[in-house]
Amino acid sequence: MSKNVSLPVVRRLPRYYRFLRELMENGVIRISSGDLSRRMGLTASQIRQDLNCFGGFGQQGYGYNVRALYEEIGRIMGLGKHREAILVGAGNLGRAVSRHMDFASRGFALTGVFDVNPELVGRQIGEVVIQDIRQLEAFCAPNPPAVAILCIPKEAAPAIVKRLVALGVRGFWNFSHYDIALHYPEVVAENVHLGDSLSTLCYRINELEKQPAQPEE
Amino acid sequence: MSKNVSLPVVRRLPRYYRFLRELMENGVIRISSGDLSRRMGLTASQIRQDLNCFGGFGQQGYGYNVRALYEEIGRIMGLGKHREAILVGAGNLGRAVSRHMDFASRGFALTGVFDVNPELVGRQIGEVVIQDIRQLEAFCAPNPPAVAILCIPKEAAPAIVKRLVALGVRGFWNFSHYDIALHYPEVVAENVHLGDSLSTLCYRINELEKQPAQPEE
DNA sequence: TAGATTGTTAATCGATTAACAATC
DNA sequence: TAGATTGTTAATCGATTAACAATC
Repeated sequence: MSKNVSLPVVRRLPRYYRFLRELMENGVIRISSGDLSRRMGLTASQIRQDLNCFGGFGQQGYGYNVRALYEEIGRIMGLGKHREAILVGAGNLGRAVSRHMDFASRGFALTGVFDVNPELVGRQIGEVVIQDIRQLEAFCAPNPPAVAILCIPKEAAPAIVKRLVALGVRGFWNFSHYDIALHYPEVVAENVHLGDSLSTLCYRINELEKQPAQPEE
Repeated sequence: MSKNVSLPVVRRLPRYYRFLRELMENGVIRISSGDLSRRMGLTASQIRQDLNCFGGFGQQGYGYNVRALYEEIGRIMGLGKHREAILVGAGNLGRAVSRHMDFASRGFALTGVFDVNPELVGRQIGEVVIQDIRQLEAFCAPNPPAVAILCIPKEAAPAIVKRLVALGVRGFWNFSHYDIALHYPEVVAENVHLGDSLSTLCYRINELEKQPAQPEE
């Protein structure tokens, strides 16, 4: 059905999913692309185009069934699968992310955590015990995880990524500033570059303040 | 000089900044758009177009002076300014983000942290003591921060954002799933939607695995 | 049936890439 | 001067929006 859907469309799917879930929780049974577009700040055209990348889920004259569409999008994203994920780097950020994130509802299960710091090794994050990074191969080789979450410094990243790719890991949730896609075009990397995001905010706040306080409307 | 540069260009600035910094640290004095494009996985055209949104920083036949360009981009992003930022929500994620992030090098200084949880109030994050969220107005009114970092649950967000906007806060680093831009088009919101990012990775990993293991090249 | 709303094709818009004259 | 590389204009590409026939 989906023959290489463009990344902008894919990145909108989680947002559709969230809005549909909320509608569902509020007991809304059906919704038209026009109504949804007003709620989400998109055009109705875009919503229909986006959804039709994956199939015709609506019905003329009626709109979309909220629950059916919600479930369809969940299936499209593959959230039901629970692939294995490991965390590399159990510092502040790594621990917070893995405690904060509900992996199960996003298609993953956290099965291993690794760090270089001997003070962290042996401690627990949720159900999982932090292992020494030297155990990485022993743990992963028999059963390589689908993705690795990288919460490690930039300098440590090249060697770790190399080891993980060699082990067969093909997906990265990358919080480091190492450019995985550049060096390994065959893998998938989702970057969360917090520093870049904050820098962008800095720029945009500056721009906003340059404007002489836009009058309302 | 810059008359409303497009967001895609702005979002590339932090990446240029990082690459230039690294070149600088490696003692590289000058670089051409062609050379930089190969290192960054962009086209030389795009680099020149991007930079020329802000001014002509290069020199024909020579290229760009690495240090000068680095500093120029820092100025463009406004990283030297150290505007005040507060954190709302000092849970796992909020604490990790504020400990992990070097605010000073991204144009901000963290001056206040707030939470509802009385067990957290009084504890410290770095130099800053966590205050009760009820102190928000008392703290902000005399001297409203430029931005607020939101690490709070979706349900808490509408009320908090309303209070912050009323106080004059015009920028948000938004880790919550509340859609600020939709409700307050006059403010700037940078979203970090970790859940959406992980869901996107889930989709992309699925797509990758559907492919019958692309041969090298 | 009439009204509503989809799925889809066509038009528009914006961003990226290519080309090249200007110039260091 | 000759070679290199920019800044900038023009061409291309892709994504968004508009339009509308199909149809529930």
